[in-house]
Amino acid sequence: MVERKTDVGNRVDRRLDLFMKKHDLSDEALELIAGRFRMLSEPMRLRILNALGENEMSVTEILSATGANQANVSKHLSILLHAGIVSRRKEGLTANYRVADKTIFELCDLVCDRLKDHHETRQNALANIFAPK
Amino acid sequence: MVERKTDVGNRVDRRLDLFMKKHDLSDEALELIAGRFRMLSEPMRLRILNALGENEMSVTEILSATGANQANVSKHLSILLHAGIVSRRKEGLTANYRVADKTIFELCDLVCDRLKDHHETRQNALANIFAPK
DNA sequence: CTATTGCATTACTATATAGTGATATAGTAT
DNA sequence: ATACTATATCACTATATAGTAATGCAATAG
Repeated sequence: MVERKTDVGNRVDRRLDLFMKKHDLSDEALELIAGRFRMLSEPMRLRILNALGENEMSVTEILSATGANQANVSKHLSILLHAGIVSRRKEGLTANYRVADKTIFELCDLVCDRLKDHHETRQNALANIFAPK
Repeated sequence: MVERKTDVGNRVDRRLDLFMKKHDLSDEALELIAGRFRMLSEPMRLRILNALGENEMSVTEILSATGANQANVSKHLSILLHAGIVSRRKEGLTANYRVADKTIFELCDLVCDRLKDHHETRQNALANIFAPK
């Protein structure tokens, strides 16, 4: 096997082995996994989660942090709540949300790293075009 | 700060700190990240990626591995290709694909673990309902 | 009681895209 | 040249869902 330069590379290799061995994915499993990714496939939801971070916030606070429409934020929060990604704590009139599943930050981070790689690669390719020496 | 039981917990905490500090996410960045998750939000694409695994496969092989429609598979492969998730190597008439970005397996694995947790929790809750002692 | 506030829900429009049959194209064989 | 094969693309339908204004509803205030 080829030597890996990075920790992350080795970790991916290990996970990959496990993934290929353990899961022979049923349609239902695929739906569940895809659904989870779909939760994170809306910029508005990511914006809300990013606004929340480690803190608990009321809907009103989230509204001003995101600058978005109330009905829309409420709907997205409801979606995130049912998916178990955030939790809700009612206190009088206000509803307070916080991120319940912090693995989503790890997911986002992995994606960010990968995007940065991709972007750098493209930038280098373009640099070579315009300054081919 | 509360003591974490698991490695993954600590890693998430670290990543979380970095995430909150480093990124103050622009609209464009959010779109990019969301787009990446969207790639993985279709069961059919996950099925193709799972079929590919570590191997290179021709479209025909992918067709029989997934049992799906040719036009559909071709379209999904094109989407995955443009996203940089798979690579393509043409050889005569056949087009051979392989997974180029193996971090997607790490993403899937994280999601799978989380889903399992969630499912077990729910199962336990139901068990308590029907056998409350 | 009525008014107000904070949030959730409804009803609707607009958009995006998965799936599919038909067709196009490119490589290979004869 | 024609025929065949492997893949890609086109044109279309059907479905899902994001955004939004209007409305509902529950908790507090006066």
